[in-house]
Amino acid sequence: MKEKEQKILDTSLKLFVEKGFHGTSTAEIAKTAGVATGTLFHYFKTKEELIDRLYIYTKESILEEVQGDYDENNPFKENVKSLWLKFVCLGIKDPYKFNFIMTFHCSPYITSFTKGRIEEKFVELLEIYKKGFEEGEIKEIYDELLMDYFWGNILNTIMHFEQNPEKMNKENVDLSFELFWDGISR
Amino acid sequence: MKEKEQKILDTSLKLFVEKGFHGTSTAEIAKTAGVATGTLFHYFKTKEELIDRLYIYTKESILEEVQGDYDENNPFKENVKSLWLKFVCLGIKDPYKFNFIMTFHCSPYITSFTKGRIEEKFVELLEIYKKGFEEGEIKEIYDELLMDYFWGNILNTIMHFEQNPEKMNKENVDLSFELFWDGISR
Amino acid sequence: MKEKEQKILDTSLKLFVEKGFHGTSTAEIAKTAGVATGTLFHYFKTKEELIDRLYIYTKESILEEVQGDYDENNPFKENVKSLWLKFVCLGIKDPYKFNFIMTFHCSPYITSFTKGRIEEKFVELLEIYKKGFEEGEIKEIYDELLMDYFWGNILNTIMHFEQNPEKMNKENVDLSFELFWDGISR
Amino acid sequence: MKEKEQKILDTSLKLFVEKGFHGTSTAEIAKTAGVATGTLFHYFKTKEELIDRLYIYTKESILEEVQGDYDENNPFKENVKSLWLKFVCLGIKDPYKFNFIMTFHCSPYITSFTKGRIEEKFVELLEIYKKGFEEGEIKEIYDELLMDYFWGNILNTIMHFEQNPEKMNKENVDLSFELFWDGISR
DNA sequence: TATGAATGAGTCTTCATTCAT
DNA sequence: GATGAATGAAGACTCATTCAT
Repeated sequence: MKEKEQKILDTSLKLFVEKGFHGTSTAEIAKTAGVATGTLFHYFKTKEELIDRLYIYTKESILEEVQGDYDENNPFKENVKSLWLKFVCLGIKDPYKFNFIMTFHCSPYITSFTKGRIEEKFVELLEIYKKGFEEGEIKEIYDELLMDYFWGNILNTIMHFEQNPEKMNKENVDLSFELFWDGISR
Repeated sequence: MKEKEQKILDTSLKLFVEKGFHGTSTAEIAKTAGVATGTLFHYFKTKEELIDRLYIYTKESILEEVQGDYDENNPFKENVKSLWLKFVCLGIKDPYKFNFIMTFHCSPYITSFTKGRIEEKFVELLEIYKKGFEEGEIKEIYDELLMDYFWGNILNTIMHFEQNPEKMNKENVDLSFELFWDGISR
Repeated sequence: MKEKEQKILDTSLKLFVEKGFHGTSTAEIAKTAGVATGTLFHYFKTKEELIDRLYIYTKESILEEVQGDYDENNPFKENVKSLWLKFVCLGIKDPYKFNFIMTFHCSPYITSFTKGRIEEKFVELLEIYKKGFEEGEIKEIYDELLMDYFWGNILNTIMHFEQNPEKMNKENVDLSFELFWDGISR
Repeated sequence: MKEKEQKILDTSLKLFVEKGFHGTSTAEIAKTAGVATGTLFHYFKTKEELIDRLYIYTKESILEEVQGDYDENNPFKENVKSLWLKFVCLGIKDPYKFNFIMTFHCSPYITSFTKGRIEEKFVELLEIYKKGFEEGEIKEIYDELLMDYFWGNILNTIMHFEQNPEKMNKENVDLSFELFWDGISR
């Protein structure tokens, strides 16, 4: 990716999260990114294409950082915690990306084509964990609810520590995981 | 409250949720509400005053519907479930109000004065439950995390059933509560 | 019609003729008309609606001024000349309107609905002359060609005197009519 | 002329006629012509130089095709008709060139230097016919009116058959010429 | 020669807000 | 109280033109 294109994406991630889609003007994005307005529209035909591609970019970069870690020799809970922790740490370290996904995954500006394309990759990632779920360590829950519970909990945890940074320490993060795990485990 | 004022509040609730603050023009609100633009500004000095007062109105109307139900004779879990259920049912029945709160409780348009004023009332409502928490039925968690876990879970549940309406039945709602309860209970 | 609306129409007539549709900015129209840009868009939803309504307005105002003059007692040539002269004089007196029609009657900005609506009225006007045409004073020409010859000649004459104002006198105008009349008469 | 230069001229002729000067962007011209925007500006310093040179190119190519045909042995009317017909046929075969001249001969984008330079050549072409005019076969008309009547008639005829292609046959073309000839002849 | 990324002034249009009626 | 015409600043997007490659 070209340097300016990258700069525009990074800048709009920040601004869209802070001020919303309509609350952020393309002029402001361009200025903050240090490019001309024309340059923004050179890379992104419209503001909507910008947010759409930003969505892909953001979700893919999250996925990349979380990739492949399942270790069959470890207990299932360990594996789940490791994944949960990765998401949470990532979210705390880089809250803009998570906030962006949270805010815009329901937004009409993201085309359903884009949403679908990305959703697939997530399902793929979680496929490995499926066996553990089926082996009876956790309650009998249908897929969608499990998914939403998992995600909701992660986002909730991230937001909690974002707003209460003084509370963030290993103990409290572990506690948060226990709230989650005791909820789903039998 | 005057009829037109009420109509403007109801209309903006819907529109702000669907299209965001900047995505909704005062002209559209007025037109949809069936009043003149001038009338909107007669009741609300600015667009920001409108959303600020809408926030109060919405949260108060939620609080009202959830009020006073604690029964000391029932087991603590019952009381908590009853409150949890009230919120969830309300959220499913009237998703706009919940979505609005969810979306705008972090928004800079809502003055911190307003946020504070409302927060107090919530704390008040939950005061009654404090005793139960302290009696050791649940894990030892600091207040803020408990609060966020409680709220996060409710919102998560509402959103889940909003997006999977075919899954909504007593069994699954109970299941959702169990996920929550087993998480916090010892 | 409101005063400002009228002012906008008059101004855009002049500017569209002088600088073309794309060559004239809405800002310039508004400024020249002495109104705010917002006011222009209050009366005309888009620039295209403006030119479309301007087309109607212009053609109707021409038609009005040329209306009803046929006198059965006069020779046919007299009647035709009287009409021809009215158009020519009008075009010389108020060249913007004629130039506008000339320039934009083929333009894609004028909707075909508008074009059709106006065309009808012209046909109506000329209906009275039909009898004369049929009585053999003029050559046997099919309607469309007759129409185009008539119009083409009028526009041509107007443009000629517009560009050679020093040549404009009764004698030369009469001469121009003879060029036309001797062309179609038997 | 270089191939790309030629391609740019041909493309802009078409686009300027269809969408006007301001309605056609240099980017569109370049893209349609199959060259880069930079290439367009390599051959034509500015957009205005492009249209100016296009005007010359177009008028010269018309003149070339109409050149030298006067035959002293034929009757004057024959000679005039032959010229008239050449223009009309050319205009029907290649309406873009005629439309372009028609639309832009009054345009401020064409420098008066260019206009003058071309006008001379036309006058030259018509010089040969002057004798016939003076010999009394036609009415006594001053030069400018004769010129405008001649041109106006040709353009009018071309536009008529362009818009009524089903009417175009030898008979009707001859009829059109008669309208013209009977107008100017004594 | 030829390219196309980069520019920023300029375009059409929207919007919160005011005010005379 | 209620209206909606009027405003002009601001927004998304376009465009002629330049310049490094």
